[in-house]
Amino acid sequence: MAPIARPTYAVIARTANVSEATVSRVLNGDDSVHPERARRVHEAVEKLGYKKNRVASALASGRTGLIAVVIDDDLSVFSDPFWGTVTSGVSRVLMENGLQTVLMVSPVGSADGGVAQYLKSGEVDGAIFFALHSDALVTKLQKQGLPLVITGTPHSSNDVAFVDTDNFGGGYAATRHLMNQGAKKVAIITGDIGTTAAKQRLDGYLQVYRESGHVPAKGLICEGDYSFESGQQHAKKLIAAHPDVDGIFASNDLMAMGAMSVLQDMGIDVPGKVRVVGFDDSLIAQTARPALTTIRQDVVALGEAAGTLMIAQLNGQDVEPVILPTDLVVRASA
Amino acid sequence: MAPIARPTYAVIARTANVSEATVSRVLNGDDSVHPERARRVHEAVEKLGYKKNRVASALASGRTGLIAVVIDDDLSVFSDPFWGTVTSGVSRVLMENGLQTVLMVSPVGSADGGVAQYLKSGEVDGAIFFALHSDALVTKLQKQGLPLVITGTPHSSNDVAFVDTDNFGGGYAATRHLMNQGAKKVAIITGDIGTTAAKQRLDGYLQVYRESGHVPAKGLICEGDYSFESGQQHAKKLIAAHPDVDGIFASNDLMAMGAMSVLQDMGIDVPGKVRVVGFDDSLIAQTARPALTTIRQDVVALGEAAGTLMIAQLNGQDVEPVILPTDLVVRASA
DNA sequence: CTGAAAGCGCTTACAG
DNA sequence: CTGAAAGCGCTTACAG
Repeated sequence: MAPIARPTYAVIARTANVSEATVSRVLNGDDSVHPERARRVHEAVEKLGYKKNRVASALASGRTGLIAVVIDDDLSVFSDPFWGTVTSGVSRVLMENGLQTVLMVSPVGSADGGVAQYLKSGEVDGAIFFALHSDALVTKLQKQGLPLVITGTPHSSNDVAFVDTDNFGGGYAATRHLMNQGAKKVAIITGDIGTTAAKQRLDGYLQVYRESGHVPAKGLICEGDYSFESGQQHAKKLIAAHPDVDGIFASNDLMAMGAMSVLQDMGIDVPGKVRVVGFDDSLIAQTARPALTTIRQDVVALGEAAGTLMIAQLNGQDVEPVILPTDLVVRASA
Repeated sequence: MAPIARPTYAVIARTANVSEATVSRVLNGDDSVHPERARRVHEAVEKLGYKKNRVASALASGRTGLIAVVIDDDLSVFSDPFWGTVTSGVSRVLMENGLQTVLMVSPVGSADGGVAQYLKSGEVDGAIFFALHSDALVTKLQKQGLPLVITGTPHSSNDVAFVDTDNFGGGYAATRHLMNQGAKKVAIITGDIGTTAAKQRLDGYLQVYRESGHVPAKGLICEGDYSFESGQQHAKKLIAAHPDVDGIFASNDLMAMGAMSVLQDMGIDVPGKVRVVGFDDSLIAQTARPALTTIRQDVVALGEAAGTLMIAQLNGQDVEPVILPTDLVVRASA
């Protein structure tokens, strides 16, 4: 267990015959150092296999090089590849800029829980939030001057940087496509309505109805929770209450799959009798039979945008929210 | 941007009228401090909203409270929810023990790349590796005394701690099930054969053949790479070369889905004509039609086991490799 | 362009 | 049970 003793500035300075201050300057890219002395430092570093101690560096400089990615939820969130993909996009951008990603998967709960403690303890230079259920912690951290980025639209309108998919546009496009295909009675199974994304997708759906001069019949708007099971349950209820439903827009692919499985088990043809559109364009949309028509969002780009906004803030730049466009991907189900 | 100045030990010590050493003892749970003085410290901490500076603590103590999770691959790894789920298991166990997860998604490549530099820079107390393509870096880090855990069986037999699924047993059970169902000519589509998991699943398949006194016909063993597309390609080739194949064991669900989609498109009944078994029991196995018979591995448990092995090592305990059992989940496809 | 020195905020033998 | 003091390994005004 005894770690091998590693060299420090003192050793490098002695070997290169310069002061520690000069070592520090060279290693931090200060180009005011005389080239010859810089060369000697680099030589010593090379020869001794020196690695800077980032903890000491962090304490002295006040910068840790660590960015927290906080997923405000429990483990279940990762069974959906969505957040994993976003995280990988974030992580890639941060690493390119010499920053590391600290992953925290935990219900954020209050503004004083374990996550909050950690973020306030000075160990990270910034924090990126996913699936935020409340803005309380964000507001608090913002006051402390911690650079923040939210993935998804914030609930309140404090001016925090955020990135999001055009959920309204996606919901609109999905519903419009169903109607264009000839569906007259289109239902929606929403996601967890506590999330702004679910609300915005619903708004897109309602907008299409509004433009068509109609109002969705009672019972056509079903509050799901993004799970396969909730897709199944609501599809069953829908068919029972509205046997003439001919279009279903589910706010994610998983619920769409749940709905399709129920329809198929009941012998109802998709898309012949009922057309189904999902949201996300995840893997299951491609592998489904019939393949699922869905709204694609660029999840990696979402993560990269979040990382980029963080970098910009660390560089003291002003940042604007980023909203990424969606694409309708037409397959067999609608 | 100006962060609010936070109180330090000096302030707490003054407020509680004790020394900084005593503050440190109280905050680190040293119970040798007189209860009354400890109470005063806690009071001061509470009153001033004190948060320990973890960076300073790390420099002085040599422990950072950070564990690296290194995924030796590119972004694509996260489109498979597998690693996201493992990571969440790891992260939960670590957080319960006051440790944070630093996520690094990057091809590890050499023993001297960016990831290697970081791991050697003293910023983490240990490292957990996923999907390791080579043991070079592990060997190097082991020499430096960094606590390590590998998820998956290591390639060489240095005695590093690892956790893995019983891939051999799973491959055996899948193939045995196909034969028990009456399949005579069973093919396998393996995963990336550079991974030990893929090799072990293949070994399980071969063992069943061995016990049956037969040898798989030439062309029944197809080298896939875990992707949907490779499942499709190999299924096509298989049917062309062996029209009488009646069982396919794919080394993950995704390839099984690829194979099934090809069979269905060719009008070949699953499971009537060809039975198909996958591996993982991921979401798509449940949502597939016909639902996919597969080998379940407990992915969250795998992550938790990795986290637990890390904690044990940090506590100076000796650790043994952990192999988790698999379950055959019989659904409609076989 | 360069170095001496103070300092970042904790931890930990050591002596009592 | 407690405190004074040294130290962790860097960074950064400051003075030259």
